[in-house]
Amino acid sequence: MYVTVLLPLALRELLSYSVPPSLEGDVRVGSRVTVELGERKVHAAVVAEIHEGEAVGLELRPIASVIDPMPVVTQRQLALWRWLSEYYMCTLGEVMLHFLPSTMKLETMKESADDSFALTPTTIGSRRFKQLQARQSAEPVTGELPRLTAAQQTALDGVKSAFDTKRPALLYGVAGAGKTEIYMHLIAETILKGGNVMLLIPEIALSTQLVERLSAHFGNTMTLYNSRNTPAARQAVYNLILHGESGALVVGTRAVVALPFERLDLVIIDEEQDPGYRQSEPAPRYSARDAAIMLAHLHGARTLLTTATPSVESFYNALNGKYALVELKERYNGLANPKVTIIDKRTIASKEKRENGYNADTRYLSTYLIRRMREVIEAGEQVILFQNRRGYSSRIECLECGYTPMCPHCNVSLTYHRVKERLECHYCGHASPVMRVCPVCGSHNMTTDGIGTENIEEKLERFLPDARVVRLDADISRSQRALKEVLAKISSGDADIIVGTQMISKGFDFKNIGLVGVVNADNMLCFPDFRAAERTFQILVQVAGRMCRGTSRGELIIQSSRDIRRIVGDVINFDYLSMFNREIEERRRYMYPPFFKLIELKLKHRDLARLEKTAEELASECKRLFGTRTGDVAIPPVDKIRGEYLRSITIRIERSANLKRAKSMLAKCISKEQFKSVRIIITADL
DNA sequence: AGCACGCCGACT
DNA sequence: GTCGGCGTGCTC
Repeated sequence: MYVTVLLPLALRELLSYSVPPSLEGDVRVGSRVTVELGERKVHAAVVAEIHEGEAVGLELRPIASVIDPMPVVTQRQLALWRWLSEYYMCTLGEVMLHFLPSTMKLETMKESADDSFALTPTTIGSRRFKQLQARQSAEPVTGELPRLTAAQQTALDGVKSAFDTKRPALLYGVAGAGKTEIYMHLIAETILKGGNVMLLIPEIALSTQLVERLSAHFGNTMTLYNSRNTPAARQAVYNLILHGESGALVVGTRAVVALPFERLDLVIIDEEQDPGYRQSEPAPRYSARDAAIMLAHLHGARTLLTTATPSVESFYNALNGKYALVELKERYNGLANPKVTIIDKRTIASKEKRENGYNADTRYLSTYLIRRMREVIEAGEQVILFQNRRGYSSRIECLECGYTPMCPHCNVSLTYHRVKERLECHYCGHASPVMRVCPVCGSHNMTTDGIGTENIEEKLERFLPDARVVRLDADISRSQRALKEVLAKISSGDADIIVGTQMISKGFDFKNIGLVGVVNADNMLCFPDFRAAERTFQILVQVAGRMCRGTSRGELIIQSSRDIRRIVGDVINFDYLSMFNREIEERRRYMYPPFFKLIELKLKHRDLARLEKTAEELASECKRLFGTRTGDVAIPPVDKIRGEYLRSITIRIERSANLKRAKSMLAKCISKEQFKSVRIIITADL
């Protein structure tokens, strides 16, 4: 007997090991075994296949021991892993490495291997496991479910009849329409029948309100799974799902799709459009939303995707009948959409120059925005100022000679952080001190250009000295304590203005927002990505949604120095269909999803000449295989990161083509000898 | 992914 | 004369 096994390494193929007769009875598909690899390494490998008889033509090493008498990886998990590795063009080992709790992976030197054999899934995290298990079996869901409004009841019925047709349902409901209550009804129903539920959320820190409400109701049966869990806690959840019988609700971020579910009856994907579901680095470069849909498919589970602003792809699927569209339009307490005002900073700047004399600061905060902020704060309400860039300024610049300090490892200018008083690279983390004197021409005229959240905070001190300002961005939320402090200030009314990045557009339940100001809509719209317009619409609608839960109507002020009326016009009317119709035509015309699958090949090397030569060779090889579907070698906006130069080639595969075949042809092409010397990173579905 | 083997520059 | 740089290739 011999087995093929999965190793947590980026190996192209599965490896085979013989099974000593004494272990033959213990080996199962999905069990872990210990195997030696190379000189001194011992690994925990997962058995993928069992073969009777002898392997032909190859002298196999034997497996050293069997760790699990019962499988710890299920057939369906293996199926999902295989799909992930094939669809996203990475190795099975990379999938396993990423998804298996680290406590279940074993990589030790031979000398200490004996101790490591003791690492069975029930010894690690076993206290947590017992706690979870005790909690789960304590009592089933009791507890009164929230009453549904007529609109919610209609939507729930719509979702259920979609499920009857075996299609995923796309629940499209405006912010504040009350999707959570619908989740609760579906979850309770599933759990009571003994089925298991998976709820996928974009990010745990930003979904606190949803998680708290669900946990208040389903406390006994609910389990959280996310990347902030300790390895032992992850292991405990893994075991609970593996050995759990039924009636469990698992709420988690991306990696939750890799758990060993059985009887998975309902999969809910919250905020399906959220870009956080895409993992771009490291491999597997996958979409957790799409993986969850595939997982549901493998289980025959009912699938619900929800959103206030559907992704273009999902809405397209809903229109062509692949998904069933269920709309939940009515706002909870019948609130109207906010008023929207667009400030064109080009005309404002010249007007203010005439009237008030030139004021560098009104380039960033217009007098209208400042006046409205003052009024709203005086009326006892709060203001959100949205700026999609953290730090103080995007860069510093010498006014005399134009010198701008760049990152020595990346081709980007350094971002000025005033709080830390240093220059930072947002790509590689490089930090250097701030210079007062230009190192090129010796001038003392160093100035800042472009603004971030820190800078706005400072400008507000000048314009609205009495306002209490808090900042909410990645720099703040890195510390759990600082984040809590800020959120407490907001909810207790000890903050008048919240300055934040797109982080504020999610999850947080602000109660008293009367005004949302978008400091600069340009950089979102001009972001070099085919989803930029869609993303801008989503973010603007979401930030506007932060003030739809209070009592007043509210106002959204959008500042820009470009013609953004096309996009913003849709936001003014909160007109998703108009945005969708325009986008879908552009996608069709310029060959983007959902009409074409994009495969991006990113090439990396520190020798530019070598990189360019190889990139050209690869592009012409791809052109030979795929014809005009292959784009030219492109120079990315940031073309050097951490000392390595970058080039990219995009291949567009039309919907009607055989995608699987294209991918296997491409994989074969890339593995050719001539492309070995540069690193090629494949993103198989952008 | 590691980790070995294997050929070219600045040091005891 | 050696230590060590990372380029290349292999792991059942």
